Order: sequence, then C-alpha cells, then structure tokens
Amino acid sequence: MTLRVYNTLTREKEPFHTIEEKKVRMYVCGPTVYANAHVGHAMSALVFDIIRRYLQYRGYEVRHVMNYTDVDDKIIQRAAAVGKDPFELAQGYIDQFDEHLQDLNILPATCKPRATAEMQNIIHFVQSLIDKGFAYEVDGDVYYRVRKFGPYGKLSHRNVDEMRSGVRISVDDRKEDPLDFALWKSAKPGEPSWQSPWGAGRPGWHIECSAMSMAHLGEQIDIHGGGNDLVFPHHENEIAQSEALSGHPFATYWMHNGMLQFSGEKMSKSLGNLVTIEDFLKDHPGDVLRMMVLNSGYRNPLTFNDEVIDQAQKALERLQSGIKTAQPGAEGAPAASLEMLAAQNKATQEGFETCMDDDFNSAGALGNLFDLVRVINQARADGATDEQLQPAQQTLVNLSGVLGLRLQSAQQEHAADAFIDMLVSLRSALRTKKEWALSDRIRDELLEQGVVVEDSAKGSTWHWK
RNA sequence: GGCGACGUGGCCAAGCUGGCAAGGCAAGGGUCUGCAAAACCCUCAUCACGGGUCCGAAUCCCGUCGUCGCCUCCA
Repeated sequence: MTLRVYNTLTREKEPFHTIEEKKVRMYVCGPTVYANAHVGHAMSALVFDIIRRYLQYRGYEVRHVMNYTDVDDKIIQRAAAVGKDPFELAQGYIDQFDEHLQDLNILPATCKPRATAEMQNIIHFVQSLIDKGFAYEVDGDVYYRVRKFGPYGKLSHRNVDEMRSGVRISVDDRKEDPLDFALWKSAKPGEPSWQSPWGAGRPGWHIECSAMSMAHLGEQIDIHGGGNDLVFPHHENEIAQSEALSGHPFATYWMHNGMLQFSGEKMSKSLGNLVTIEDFLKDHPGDVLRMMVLNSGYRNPLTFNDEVIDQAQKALERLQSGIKTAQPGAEGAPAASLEMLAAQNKATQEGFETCMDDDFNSAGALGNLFDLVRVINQARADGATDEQLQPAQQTLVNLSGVLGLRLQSAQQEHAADAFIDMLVSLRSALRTKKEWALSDRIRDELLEQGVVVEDSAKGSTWHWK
C-alpha cells in the first residue's frame, strides 16, 4: 500500500518519499502567456490537479506552485504586432487562464508567481551563479557555463559531447561554448527591461522557474512537473541552474505528462493545429475534458478528436447514472443483492487506491468506479431503497471527487424543483387516463428545459440532464 | 543523424518487476415499457510481425515494420 511515482530522472517507478513528513512541495510549469491557451495546456493542468488531489486524499499537505512566464520574446513580439503593452497583453491571458482553470474545476495553486513580479529574486539568482563561476557576462548578456555543471544532461539522458555535434552553428560567437544558454538578455530599444548589475535587460527563459521555485518552495522540492516537451532543454537547464547554486538535488521526482494528439500530431502553438480551451468549453462541460484525461495514463499521448470527446461525455453520464435515486415505490432489495453491493463498495474503495497508488493510474481507478456503478444500478433495479443505496453512492461521489469529477452537481437543488415535481405528478395523472399526447408533450418540453423524465411500471422519476 | 516513447477488440483505453486479457463508447440479441428514455441480462480480442528465454509472456530479451516526441519556441 505504498504510493509509487514514475520519475523521469531514473525512468522508473519509485516509492514516494517526501522531504518533509506528510508535506509535498510541488512546482508545475505553467504557460507562457502570449496567446490563448489550448486544450493541451488544460491537459497538463488537469494531470497535476489529479495528482495533487490524490496526494491530499492520501493525507499529504500539498504546497503547489504554478508559475506564469509573463516576459519573453514571443510576448514582446506579439504585443508589438497588435500594438498593445506587453504587460497588459500578458495580464489578459493570465486572467483568461485563471478563469479556465476554475471552469475545469482545477484547485487553485497555493501560489501563482509570475516572472515580472520576481525580478529581484531572478537577478539575485543570476548574480550568485556568476559569483560561483557558473555564469559569465558578455556585453550585458549573461550565459550559463554548461560544461561547468558536470551532471548536465542527467534528466534528458543526453551526453554533452554528443549534443555538441547537433547544435547549429552559433550565431553568437561571444558565447564560450555553443551549449551555453542565456540567463539574462540585454534590452533592445523599445523592449521592456529591468535594471540589473549588467545593465537594462530581462531574464532568459529558464531562470524564472528556478528562481521562483526556490523563492516559494526552498532549495529542494519533492515534485517538479510539466509537459514532456519541457524535459529538454527547459527542465535540464533548471536543474543546472538550481543545483549549481544550491549544491543540492533540486527536485526528487520529475514528472511529465504526455502530449495531447490532434489528428495524429502533437497539438502546439508552432504547428497551429490547436483547439483553445475557450472553444472547447463553449461546447462542453469541463468535466468532459477531465474524463478524457482520466481515461488514459497521464504519461501517454492523449488522443483528441470529436469521437473521443463524445465517448467521454457518454462515460460521464454513465458514472452519473450511479447516483440516481431509488425506483418509485422501492421496497428493498433481496439480501443477496445487498451483499453484493456491500462487497463491491469495499472492492471499489480498495481497487481505486491500489490503482492510484501505482503512479496515479486513473484509468484503472475509473474502471473500479464503473464496476461500482453497475452493481449500484443492479441493486436499484432489484428494488433497493435510497437508504440501501446510500453508502455505495457515497463512495462513488467521494472517489469521483478525488478525481475532480463533480458528480454531485446533478443532485443540487434548484429553485424550480417543486414546480417540476408538480408537473411530473400532473403528468402521471394524465398517464393514468392514457392521455399520451399531452403527457408526451410535457415530457418533451421538460427535456428542452434540461429535465429528463423517466417512466417505469411504478411511476415516474426525473433528473437534471 | 542522436536520444526516447509507443503499437491491446469497430473507437478510446488499463494491464507490462510473467500465471486464465479491466473499464467506457459503439454494435447485435433479450427483459421492462402505451411510446420514449434509462436501467438490467447476454454476445463481441490471445495483445503489430518474426525469433529467443521460461513449466508458462500482452507482460522479459533480440530483430523487423509502423506511429509519435525531443534534439530550435512549446503543457
């Protein structure tokens, strides 16, 4: 019964141990905010939300930091292109992303730092690397001395010498080595910049994460996460920066989610084959995307297309069917049926945890939930009362909640409930008189309002769609 | 060219420190029903291909083919 986590660093599932007892420090790379976020960004946020929720379920206190990179070349270019202030542009995308996270039922990160608000930390970090001999300044730019950091390449399992041949001829021959990367870039006219010991400039791409992680979580953290396209060079460089400075291992576990596949290719800004979160949420509830993510391993590529979206929607309805109320006039299920229900309730609870303990196998965990749904529905069909169904339904709602699915929303009370009860009751009276035309009309019109009426031998029930 | 991942029924997908192939969707048949919907029951795979190891492999090893990712900005 121990949690095991796949670590990109070792390429193995390892037992999960935290630096501090029962506390998890987790840093997840957020988006660079220069355009509308797409569903791939949402996938990553969902994956780490699910991981976080399960860790909390397991009794860990999770300190979760997700950053916004709000200064970089693309933001500046884009701002110039649309004639906007870069900060304003970034702020707009940050606000929008925050809203998306909420719609997707993603728990807000404990802390959401942004690069522009941490400039002193970043400058201090760079200066310390210079002081330690891991970085050098040339004409207002500062570069990281890659070869000075012995373990460079340990995350992406690359060899510095083999890498060299693959590097394109460096345009910038002021660098000591083509492998060296920028920690600080001097400002060109018109660009946003900050004063530093090396003149006006802005941070390079990787340094902000190292600096913010250290500022908000300390020198050593438990989990560092992001999409697997960040393994190299971003995370490799973060390791180089952070470990050169602190002299300690940066993160114990490096976790990476697979890429979302759109028509056989990775969905990405550069390929231009993207579906924005905004567009997706226009047509589908957020839980549909979560269901898609849950239904496959987080490290594997996720197939994204209309058919799969539809399947996820249906799966969600299936899960939802488990929490429907007892049949009208239910008089209790036979003992054998109730025993099976109790047994499955227990089996699901255990199976769920076993799966999630195995590197967050959410697809397996979901399978257990569906097994429980089937047995609950069997019991209901056998005449189980609400009281008899309740414990198993409670498990279903609780565990779905651990995955971040909002099953209970269908049970929330609406102001209109009493009126619907009345309409359904009137309709029942009509049905007794075989007034089919009118009763069908009531059913159809209620459906248009999002109310599903279901008839059975002993009466009718209804629920929100 | 270098490094890595993956290839399971019509679709999505779990299982991969070896021991009778989860689950969801779709499809077909049935029960229930005025109709509809829902629910329930039944049916539906030997795991890309070829070798090897083993009493035994979807799970381990080698090879082939295919798909994808990183090596440049990228969740």
